[in-house]
Amino acid sequence: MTKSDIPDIPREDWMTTQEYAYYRLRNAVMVGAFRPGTALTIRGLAQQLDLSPTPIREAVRRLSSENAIEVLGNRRLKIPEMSPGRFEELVQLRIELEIHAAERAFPYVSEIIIERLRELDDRMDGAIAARDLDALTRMNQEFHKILYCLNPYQAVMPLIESIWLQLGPFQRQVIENIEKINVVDRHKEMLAAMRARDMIAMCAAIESDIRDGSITSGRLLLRKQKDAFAV
Amino acid sequence: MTKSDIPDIPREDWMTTQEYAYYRLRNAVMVGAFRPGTALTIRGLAQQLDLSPTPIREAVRRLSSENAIEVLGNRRLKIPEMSPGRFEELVQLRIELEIHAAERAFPYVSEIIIERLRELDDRMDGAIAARDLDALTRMNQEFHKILYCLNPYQAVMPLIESIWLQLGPFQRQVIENIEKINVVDRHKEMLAAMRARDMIAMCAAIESDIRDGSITSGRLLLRKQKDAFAV
DNA sequence: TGTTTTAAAATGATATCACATTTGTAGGGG
DNA sequence: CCCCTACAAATGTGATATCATTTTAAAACA
Repeated sequence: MTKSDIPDIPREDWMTTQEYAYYRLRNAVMVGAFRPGTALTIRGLAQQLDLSPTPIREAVRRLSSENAIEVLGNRRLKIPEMSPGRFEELVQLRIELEIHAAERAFPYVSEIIIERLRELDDRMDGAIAARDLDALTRMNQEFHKILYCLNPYQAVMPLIESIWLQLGPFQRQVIENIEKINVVDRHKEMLAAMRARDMIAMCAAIESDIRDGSITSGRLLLRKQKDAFAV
Repeated sequence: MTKSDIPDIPREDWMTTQEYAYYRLRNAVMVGAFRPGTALTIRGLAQQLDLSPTPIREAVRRLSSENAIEVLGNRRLKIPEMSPGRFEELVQLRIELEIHAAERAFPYVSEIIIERLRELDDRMDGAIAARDLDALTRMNQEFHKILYCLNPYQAVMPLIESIWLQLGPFQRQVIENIEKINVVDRHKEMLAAMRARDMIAMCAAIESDIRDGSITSGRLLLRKQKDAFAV
């Protein structure tokens, strides 16, 4: 077992205890603080977060409804395992949903937004240099989220975040096993396409972004794990 | 206020109280037992279901994470309102997600499955004759679900069900305002396409099924409500 | 009559406790 | 050495009580 600590997040004053627990656990899953297959207990989490079990229970239930945490038949909790079939399905869904979201957001893209995204992308370069994977993951997701949420009639973002949650624990392993991070190039492609008002190119860049970050390296890791298991 | 009673569902012995509350409330939302905009209270639901507030709270939290129930800033709960923009977005998502699911399920379609679906479709004819809208809604969803869940690597079904939950309260109003129900024809088209091993035709029938049941009548109702409000 | 103030009721949030189930472990038997 | 049983610890579940906040209603005032 490597790092098992749950990353802290700022607790805004409007948050109830349950919401704080929810967002903190959610962030932990997103950035891959829990390895796939990790067993969780309500009391254990309550102790780690220094809260009573009640709000933890509610937070965990929410995450289980978003398929971020699996509830087993004996009512124990665990982070779902990843399999090649599930991985392919999740990545394919990510692509379809994010392209859908991007198409619907495209008419709302403005110069101001492009500039905001460019600044965020610059900060991501800093996170890469510092090898701060948590911050990189968060900023990468924020980058996509800012774009998708431009569309005011929003129903797809929660679905995308559910997929992100399910990919998070595995994605972390993928990132840790990869030396070169090439997400940012695709982000710059996206920005260039936005400036050129070229929706097709923007969506193509998004698809490449997701594929590059997931498929190739993910498939490799799954194959490696399988081989290791076979030996 | 018309019917506000929460439809009963059988409580399986493996269910915890929280799960029973969750499935019962979820079913109520799905079949449109709550009108859009309905205010809910934890204690009120607890009283209606004859349970203590704790499991109700957990069930409600799960449903809020699935966007079936809205949590307002003052922590009160309500069934989300429907707007033309949100409606179009939800229906478009339904189409994309269900076509995705159907494509991935298609290789697993067998004669036995087709026969099972045909039987279910026959029972839906009975529900239409009896004008049992709750049963019709449930069976219609089960029809689609059986198909989509043929694919063992399943990640899309929870997303589809989240969309169903969000359309449920409004869809009920649509159905109530429609005299002729033509869902079943499309189901028979789907079955015919499956027998002919024609995936394209099957997906086309699904898209028509969703569009027929939603877009036309839904748009009409929203326009009617808007006009009524304007007057 | 309409608006503001104030008190009471209702509601949400959460800690705690009691109970049932499950897990882990030590001891005994094969 | 392996498997089964028994007991203890840990865990999930759900009811209840308490507190803070919000809503509702009434009363007071302009």
